[in-house]
Amino acid sequence: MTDPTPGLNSEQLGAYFALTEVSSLLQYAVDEHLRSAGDLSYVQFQILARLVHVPGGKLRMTDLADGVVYSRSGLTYQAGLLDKRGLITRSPSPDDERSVIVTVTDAGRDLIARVLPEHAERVRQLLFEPMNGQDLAALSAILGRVREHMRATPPRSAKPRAARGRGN
Amino acid sequence: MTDPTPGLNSEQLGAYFALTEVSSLLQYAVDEHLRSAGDLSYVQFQILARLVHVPGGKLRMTDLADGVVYSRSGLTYQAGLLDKRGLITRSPSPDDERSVIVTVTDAGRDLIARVLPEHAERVRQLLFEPMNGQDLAALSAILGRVREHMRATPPRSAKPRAARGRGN
DNA sequence: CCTGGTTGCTTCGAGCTCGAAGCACGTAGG
DNA sequence: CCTACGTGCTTCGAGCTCGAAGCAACCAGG
Repeated sequence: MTDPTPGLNSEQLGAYFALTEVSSLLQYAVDEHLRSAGDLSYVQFQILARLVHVPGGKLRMTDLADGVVYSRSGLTYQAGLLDKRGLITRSPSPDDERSVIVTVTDAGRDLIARVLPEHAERVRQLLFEPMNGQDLAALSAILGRVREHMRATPPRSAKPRAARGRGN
Repeated sequence: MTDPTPGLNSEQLGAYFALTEVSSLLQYAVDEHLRSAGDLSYVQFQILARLVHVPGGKLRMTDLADGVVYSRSGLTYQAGLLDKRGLITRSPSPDDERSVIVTVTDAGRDLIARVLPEHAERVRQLLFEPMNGQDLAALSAILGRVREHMRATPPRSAKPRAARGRGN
């Protein structure tokens, strides 16, 4: 116990814990709202939001998984639930019979439109309230750089499969 | 679709997504390492690390739950696993028969001592590599403020129970 | 001393997550 | 054309998570 945390000084350690806690608390708060407002889990919201955000409202499963961090099997499960509720449809791609094209339905769009304002408001209140413009700029810059760095850094003991950047 | 995200401008939205993704990727990487190095989940690691960090190596379940974000039932479950593996012991508090005092065993200390260096190194590499001293200071300040703010902001539709800041 | 409310933890059921294995389609090399 | 391998998704089993409900101990007030 001479060196409390080799490799990280105490400021880094504090930032690491703060990051963990902040994102946890944020997710909890947001998840709770989505569930009560639209009976959606955070994952489901992410899927729908992403689809709504994209030009044709369509995306292949794989592309969807690249944006959301969840596993493929988890995505299949959640897509099944959304399909059952009529918020998305799934159909085989004409180009590639293996691929499944996911499309938001109007009901899906409506639901997102309905919950998004409050969702955004919550995030603003929890995350951005205690920040000024300078903070936001700094945070954006740092996180952006870290994100790039993480994407570029391959997992330690990774399977060479799946090159992260667009399958084909 | 005139206003893409009411309540959040695009810079805020970007920061929000970046935060989500960064902490997700970080947790994945760290979790994977802990599992392969010490057969520990991230939660288990957090529990042990917290105990090791604390003077007597003892903590009540509640105090433990205040630091780790997981639910009480989840904590009970994980504590059960750690107990079975001999990494912690659980005993009723002499002061309050309801409370359970969790104590790290030597085996638990050894395990943490064994995995901590690599854990820290990973975090450093992924999170702090692309930051300079100024970034770190800024990030710490911002996250610290946000964390306080979140702790102080009660969940929207919350039960008044559990005052968040140290039970008694 | 009861009696009602609070607190600390555990048990329980339902649901979600993941990786491994499986299946079907696509593609390259002979 | 046929074979072998790569890719996209789903199924499956095991394990983890959560909140609700349950139980025991503490803490008033009368």
